[in-house]
Amino acid sequence: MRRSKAFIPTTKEAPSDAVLPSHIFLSRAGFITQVSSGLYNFLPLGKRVLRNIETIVNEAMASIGAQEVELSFVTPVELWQESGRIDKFGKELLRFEDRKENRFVLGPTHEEMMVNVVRNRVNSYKQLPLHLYQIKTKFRDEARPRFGLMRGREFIMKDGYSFHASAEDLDREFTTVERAYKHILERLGLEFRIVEADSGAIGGSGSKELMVLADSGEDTIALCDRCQYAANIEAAVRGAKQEIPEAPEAVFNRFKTPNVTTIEALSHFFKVDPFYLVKTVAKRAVYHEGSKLVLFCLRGSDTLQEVKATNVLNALELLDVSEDELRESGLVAGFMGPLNLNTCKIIFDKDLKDADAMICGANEIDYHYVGVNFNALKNAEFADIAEVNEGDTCPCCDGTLSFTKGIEVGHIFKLGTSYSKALKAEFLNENGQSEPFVMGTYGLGISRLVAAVIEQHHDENGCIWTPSTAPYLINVMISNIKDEAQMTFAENLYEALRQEGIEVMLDDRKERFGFKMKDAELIGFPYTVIVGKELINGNIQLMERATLRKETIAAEHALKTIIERTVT
RNA sequence: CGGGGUGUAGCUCAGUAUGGUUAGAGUACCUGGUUUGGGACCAGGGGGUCGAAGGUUCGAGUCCUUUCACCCCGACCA
Repeated sequence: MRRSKAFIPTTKEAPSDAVLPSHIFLSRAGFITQVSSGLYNFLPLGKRVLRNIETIVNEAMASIGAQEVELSFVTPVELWQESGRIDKFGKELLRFEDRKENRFVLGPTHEEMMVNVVRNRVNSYKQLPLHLYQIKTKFRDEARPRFGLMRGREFIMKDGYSFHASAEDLDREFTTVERAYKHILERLGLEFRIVEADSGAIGGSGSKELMVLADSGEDTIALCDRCQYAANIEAAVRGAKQEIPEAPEAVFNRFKTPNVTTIEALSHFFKVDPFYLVKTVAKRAVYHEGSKLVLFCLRGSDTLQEVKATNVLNALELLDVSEDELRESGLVAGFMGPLNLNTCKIIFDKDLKDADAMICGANEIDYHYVGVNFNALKNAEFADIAEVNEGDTCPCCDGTLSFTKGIEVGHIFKLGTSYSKALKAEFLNENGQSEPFVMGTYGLGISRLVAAVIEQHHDENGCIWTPSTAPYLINVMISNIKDEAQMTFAENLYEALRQEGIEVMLDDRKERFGFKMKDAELIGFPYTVIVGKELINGNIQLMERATLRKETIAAEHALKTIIERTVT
């Protein structure tokens, strides 16, 4: 492509609302333009990057025998009613009617549609397993789209769905897909981790997320420094604490604690490690049928992990509770505790089982109990509701957990039979009996990957594309187009590289050296060949974008040397 | 959905407090000239219903009312 004819509207200044490097540079370098909140156009360069990623994904899917389809973007609302997800998705579903007043939603994901395609067409265990996927625009009317391509309302996702006759076969496919996804991210040149993820209230026997490591990531992941354990903080668990602080004196007593309402203040007041304090958190658990107040008790050194807590209750969500609401339930903010209370449900963190010498609120202004243990409590419910802390012990070995930030670019999920049951999608097994399909679902955010590559690969000058994602591998830059020798040499080199099947851009614009270099760095071609004043001495230069290093190479061996340096 | 902010040229923004020349700058774009190794310079030029609607006024980018959009923090996010 000739730069003089290419539609690449680069700008010196970023849109004022762009915050993340990927948003700033993809906008400035002319890859994308914003249409509306969470809606973006892909311009030629952006489209080429998308295509590169899609090609890699398609190859990986083909290698594991998944077949590509393309399902309708517009989906009948009935399917969503049938699966029950119309409520779960709520306002994220963009709903509308056609001229005949039939109701539709724009597909936010395609489990329902895919089950609908397969049911009644696949009837026998002999036709299983089956793995179908597509790469397609999705629409979710996010409450707050942000960060450019990172969290759009309209986005491009690769979504795959597998159908099996048994859970064992699903396990096999799940592992196969995990390996294929790993291969995809490696080819894209990304540093990532595959982590244990929250499986949510949807059930199923497990899910994993693919996290591209980047400081701007919205997810926190816990990593072990010894073994391979890695988990989203929503799902992370930990081993037993190794160094237990010294316990306070443990005689049960009611103690006056005037105005001492926080863990920090209590710790100071009693000169006791927060490990021996009970943190009591009140939440309103919301269900389809209504809501109720729930108290969560944890060690003062821990915090409530709301996703875990929601799952324990099988609730839709947890809401904060106002002090007025607490008072109505006989609770006193700052002095809440699990003893002598029968107005609401209480969940204890599992670490409080057998805990002794604890201090907790007395449900009475200015009083706490000391020397408490909960073994005597009848019907006390224990569950894992605490968020792991940095420095906690790994659940798999003696290692220590540390945190890092990640961008969730993929989520693979063992669905089991929840959808096939809801949508009555069944096959006949070897004994001629009907069974629901055992399903898996595998998502990969294609447009989010575009942003993730830049989040991980950029500098203050702009994008640094990895070779497999770059819109063009090589940029041949003519320093001065009025110099005929430069012009002729560059034209010939451009043609020769094209003949070699290399994606190459020829910067033949009537601009000065500095302007074209800045532009090339902003766009982020992995390599720029500089045809300039050195040509008179028989030399040209090859600049590597990642390092900005320039290597002088002999013009007469230009093609051969460039191919050696750039094509791996 | 709660809290805050912003809408003026393709882009980044002045101007609005205290209403009053023909609404500005930089950048980008067009023409001509000079320049050619790190976002050059000179001269000329095109480009605006000042987010929208209504109101107050002799006069509104500026004041009032309504409304829409976008952004940020939070809630939410299979």
